[in-house]
Amino acid sequence: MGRRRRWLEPFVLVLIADGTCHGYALAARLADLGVAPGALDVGELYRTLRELELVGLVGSSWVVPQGGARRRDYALTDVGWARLAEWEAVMRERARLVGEFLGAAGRASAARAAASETVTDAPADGGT
Amino acid sequence: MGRRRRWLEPFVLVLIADGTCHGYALAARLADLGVAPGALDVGELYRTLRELELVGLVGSSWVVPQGGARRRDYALTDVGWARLAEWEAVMRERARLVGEFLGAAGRASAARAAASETVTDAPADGGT
DNA sequence: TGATACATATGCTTCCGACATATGGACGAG
DNA sequence: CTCGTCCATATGTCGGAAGCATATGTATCA
Repeated sequence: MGRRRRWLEPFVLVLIADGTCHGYALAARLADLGVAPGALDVGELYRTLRELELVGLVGSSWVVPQGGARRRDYALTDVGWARLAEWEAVMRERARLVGEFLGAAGRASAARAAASETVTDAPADGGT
Repeated sequence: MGRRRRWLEPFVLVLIADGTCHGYALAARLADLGVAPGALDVGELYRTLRELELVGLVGSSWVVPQGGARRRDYALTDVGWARLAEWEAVMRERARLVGEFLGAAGRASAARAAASETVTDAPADGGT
């Protein structure tokens, strides 16, 4: 389940959980957060929303404000909340992995710098 | 560019940078780290390695140990090290986003719990 | 000679994400 | 009155990363 790689879904779910109710507003918040490298693809966002509804993670209802375009308001279902909890676990795992990466990258860079010091001539401040 | 979603490449690069030199060992370390949800696809790993070499991020040479199968030993090129640095920035950004997610998820869950308390009857331990 | 560990590789499919484009109401400007 | 623009939702297409399966070859030990 939580297996296949997916980046948007968790953010969409968490924003809806947080109270952001329709697609256009979600797009603004997602862009604001910087989810999606480059520019956010709204098409993908709307498709994601429809699919989330299709599988029962969110429910929607049309809202027609006086003045302004009609919109779909979304809210999490119980299943949606459960799924959000699953995503939380997955994201924690990702955080762990990213941490692991950054640690390793730091170590490797440091080691390489040290090695190049050995290779290049005497350092500017003179070692031991 | 660093744009399209990619998960394996950065880990492969960092492990090579860290001294892990051939595919089979990389597979072991990647599986060990828990990169890849489920099981690591070694096919993808080897294809990634070939592609990294193709674009000049790593260099390889055959090693034929007495006793044991011949293997390809990989090392980062200068371009590879530069790319690793780019990935470091990207991963930091991802870490930030995941943090943002976890924060929002925590808040949303707390809010929901509070709301359900309001709805359900008096809490077991009696509030204020 | 058969199994198992080491090691590398290719073929096929699925589906997420990038890019482009269409639709339609409201509302102010000209 | 129609033109442009903001709000808002939606579809179509495409490439490629990732998932799944399978093939190949050597060395070692039972």
